[in-house]
Amino acid sequence: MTDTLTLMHTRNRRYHHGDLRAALLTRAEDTLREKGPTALSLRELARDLGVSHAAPSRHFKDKQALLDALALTGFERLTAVLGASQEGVGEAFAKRLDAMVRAYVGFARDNAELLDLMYSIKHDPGASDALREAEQRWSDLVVRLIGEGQAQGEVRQGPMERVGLPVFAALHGYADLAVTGMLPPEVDEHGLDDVIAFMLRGSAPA
Amino acid sequence: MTDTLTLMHTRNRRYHHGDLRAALLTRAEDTLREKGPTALSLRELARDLGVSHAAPSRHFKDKQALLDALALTGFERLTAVLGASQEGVGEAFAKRLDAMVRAYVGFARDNAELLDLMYSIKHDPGASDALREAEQRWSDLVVRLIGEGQAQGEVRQGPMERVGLPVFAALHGYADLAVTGMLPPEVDEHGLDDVIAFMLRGSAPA
DNA sequence: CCGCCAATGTAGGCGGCGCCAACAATGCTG
DNA sequence: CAGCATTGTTGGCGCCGCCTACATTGGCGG
Repeated sequence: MTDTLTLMHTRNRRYHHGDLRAALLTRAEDTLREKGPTALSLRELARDLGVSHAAPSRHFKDKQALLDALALTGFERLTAVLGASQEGVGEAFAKRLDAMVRAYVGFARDNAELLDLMYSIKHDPGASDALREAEQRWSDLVVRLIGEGQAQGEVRQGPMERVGLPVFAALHGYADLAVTGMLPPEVDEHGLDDVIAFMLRGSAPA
Repeated sequence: MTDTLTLMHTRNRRYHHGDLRAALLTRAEDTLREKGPTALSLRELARDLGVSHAAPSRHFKDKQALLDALALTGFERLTAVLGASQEGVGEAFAKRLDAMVRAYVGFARDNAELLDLMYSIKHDPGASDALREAEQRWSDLVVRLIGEGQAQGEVRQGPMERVGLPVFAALHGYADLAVTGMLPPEVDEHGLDDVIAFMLRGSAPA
């Protein structure tokens, strides 16, 4: 057999998988999305990938380490999505806020279980530094947005934690409500418009 | 309410526990608070209560049923706390909102893991009717608050889901941020003031 | 070029888990 | 006070995460 190219994905039961670590993460995210976090088991993951039940331990020291790695990819993708949302939307604070909020809620919808995992892990005091940094990077995007709004006179003055925190709370809360299915579908669509307008009123200059 | 009260709490290793169901719930909430949701195991619960590992199944058909029952008590207590917060605070919307928000966040702080459980369970489509009703009862308190504010002319007009939803999102989001420890302690104290003021601006009449 | 070694995967076992079935003690009720 | 539903016990099944010992592989320095 020609094992020169793309031997990574042949199902030939080679002794070495090729990129088991990445395969585990991908498969774990699929299972997380389809069957929920409690259904995630290292042994089942290993079975799905045609590998022995102890193989994953070569790449993740325990189950939590895999979940941490999964959350890390989530933060990175979220940061990318939020960053992209700011491109080509102009300078007006209202537009920029609108774009970012919709991007965040969109990500939350598309990655509900993953987002849940991301938050539940950050809560843990033993979270890794990389995780903390990734979370810092994306929250910086919100901070910067508010800061720019202040500089333009479109957002009330004041320290960031006083001005930005309520906006962030509403954003986070709405995304969580939408994601956990607490909003009837028809409320959900227009609800976001109302939340954004609410944010603008609440953060407008005095 | 008759006699048997005396026997309920003797540790005499009687064959029948007396009120194993309530004891399981109480103990489960303690371990939930102290060691987190993943550490909750029916067998350990049974051991703690000095009972065999299969005894809990006589009262809860499976682990999820126990978690559901636990969440139900949580919703009932939350409703009671929010209701009590409205007593003796006068009629002004700002005062009533302030009291309810602080009561909610206080409950969230005191019962962080339980609240988490409550939300994660409601998400599940198989949640029981009793659970749905309990959740309905407390969200009605928020709805009524907003409705009264509208009647007094202190809250902008409009359908409830358009006016109340953003307020609720901010409340829920802030409580979650506070509970998961995402807020530095010094931000936390005054942060709530800022969020309440933000809510009032956002929901003030046009 | 090749032998050695670190990296990666396998095989098996340990204790704990949730759940189930069969059996035992209890106490309510007719 | 006898019978029976309720409540608790014992044991077992198949999972799980994690550990240790062993097997295979590929890359690197002599």
